[in-house]
Amino acid sequence: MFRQFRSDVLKALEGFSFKAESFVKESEHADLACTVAFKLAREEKKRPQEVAEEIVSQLKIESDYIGSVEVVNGYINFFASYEFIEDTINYILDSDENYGSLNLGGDVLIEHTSANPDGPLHIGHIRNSIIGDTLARIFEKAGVDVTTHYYVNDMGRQVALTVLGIEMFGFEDEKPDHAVAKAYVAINRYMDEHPEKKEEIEAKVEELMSRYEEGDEEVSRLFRSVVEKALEGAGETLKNLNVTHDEYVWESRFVRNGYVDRIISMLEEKGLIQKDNAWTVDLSNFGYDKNVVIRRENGTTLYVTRDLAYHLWKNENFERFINILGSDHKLIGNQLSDILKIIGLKPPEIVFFEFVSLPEGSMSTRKGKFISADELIEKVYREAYEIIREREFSEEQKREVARAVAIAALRYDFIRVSPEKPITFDWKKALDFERQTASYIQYSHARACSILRKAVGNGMPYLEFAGELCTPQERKLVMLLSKFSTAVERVIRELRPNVFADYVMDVAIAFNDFYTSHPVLKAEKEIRMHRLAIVDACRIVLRNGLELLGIEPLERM
RNA sequence: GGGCCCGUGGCUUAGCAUGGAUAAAGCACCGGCCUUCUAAGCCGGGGAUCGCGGGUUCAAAUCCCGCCGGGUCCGCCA
Repeated sequence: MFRQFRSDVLKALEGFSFKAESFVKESEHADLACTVAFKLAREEKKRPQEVAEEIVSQLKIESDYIGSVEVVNGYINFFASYEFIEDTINYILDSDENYGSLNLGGDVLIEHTSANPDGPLHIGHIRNSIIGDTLARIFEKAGVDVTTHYYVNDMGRQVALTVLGIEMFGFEDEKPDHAVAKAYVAINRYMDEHPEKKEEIEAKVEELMSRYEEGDEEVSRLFRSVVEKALEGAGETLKNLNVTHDEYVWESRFVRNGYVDRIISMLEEKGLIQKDNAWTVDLSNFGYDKNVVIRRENGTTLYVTRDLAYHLWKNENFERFINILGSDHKLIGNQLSDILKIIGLKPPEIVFFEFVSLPEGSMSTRKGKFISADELIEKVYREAYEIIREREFSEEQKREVARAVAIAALRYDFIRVSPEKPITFDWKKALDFERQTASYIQYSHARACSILRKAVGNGMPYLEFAGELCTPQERKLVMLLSKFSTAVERVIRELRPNVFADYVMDVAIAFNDFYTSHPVLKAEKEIRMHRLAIVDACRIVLRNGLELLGIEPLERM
């Protein structure tokens, strides 16, 4: 709805010598403010206030949604009309679960998580998952046909090492991804402690990798078994976080289906490959110091080669493709994009996020130095359960609520931070529910549900919003509600889902403000109906917003 | 050494894209509010030269240059 208001304001400002779009912005002093007078004042050698007044006197307002316009200190302030806020509430109530949707169309492939199958997901990986999954939900809401992929690095050295690790140290009976990590850590430790064996193991690794790439049956079975175990565990973790993938795409697929050969011949045709011992692509014209190796001396391919093939496939199947990657992939990611551009393919849009590190330093699966997502989930869950232990819920309800609150806290904690900011993980903060902003939002939603439940119980659930009954707080709240799709749009444009987390939070704050100062059930006829409409609209916005964040909107807590 | 990212009250962050009206939240701290729709809440208070220095501009947390501090990458690993 706010998008409509904005476009009406822009339309009213058409026909002047400036591009209204670049001067109209949201403001705390108005619903929309235009700052163009400052710019023009200089050119015309007048005071901004004069210029602004002149513009306003020439304004052609045809929209019913623009209630008033005023000039303050050179700012042109636009205010929405009663009609606008009435339409907003009615539109929200009518659209219900569809409120906030856009109709962008098209399709997008979102590749996220894609952690190496050498152990369980740790708290760095799930930052990736949460950004990717939230983005996927928001694209879906925007009317884009979304497919999500987990790209599985099944041909990597780690898998070969793990195969050897299991051979030497066995496979423990526990959650399979954790068992995989034990074998992987064990063989790495063994190599550190027995440097004399290192060469022998490396030779075996190389042989395993070659045989897997050739499609050797026996080796394939070993690799598959390791990868499937790791993936089985990761999938379970992701499901607990409300994250799902449409497909797990194994990189070996692109070796087997000819895409790797195709991408190599495309590069050859452009004369980009230097065939020394290994094959490399020269990117010195693009500012890279070193060539990118795409084929080893022994004839096997590298991660980047298969990734190029994967992106050839993406080019053939999707309009847009977005990858969520840790910032340590920046160099290789940019190299990949530049190579694709050279051969006339579209590069992926990449969302880089900075590391999640521990107070004592960065994590490493290889060294077994990490906090697994499972452990985090379990501890946060237990903490959440403690808080509701005394409530009058059944045991099953308590578990459900604790789970929903725990996952909400986790997801919100990761998503609220801008991707480019590094995070230092802190147990104390992760488990401190006093500062868990997600449960605050869930709580606001539950409060709204509670009022509506009681209204129905009293037999007077009739809703009738009336713009002229609005207090300033109510007006402010409704204006915020109208901005749902503006927030969705912004996430799509900037690929930064944290701005949406902020939006939902703002709605919750405004709702709680309204809640404590505006009695609903106790109010008289019209006011009661009017406020019930606001409560229901807030309920819808909070519920839809939480769902986009992958958080369960509880009705009681 | 080079590239990229980060640096905002004591702590964690938002705002930076497209410069604009007293820099916004949470935690922590201080003081209030449960016979009234869920106190996982609300209200009030103290606390910030927006890392430092320059520049552009009527106007800079936001743009430009330099510096400092932290992170990260620079493998025939992924």
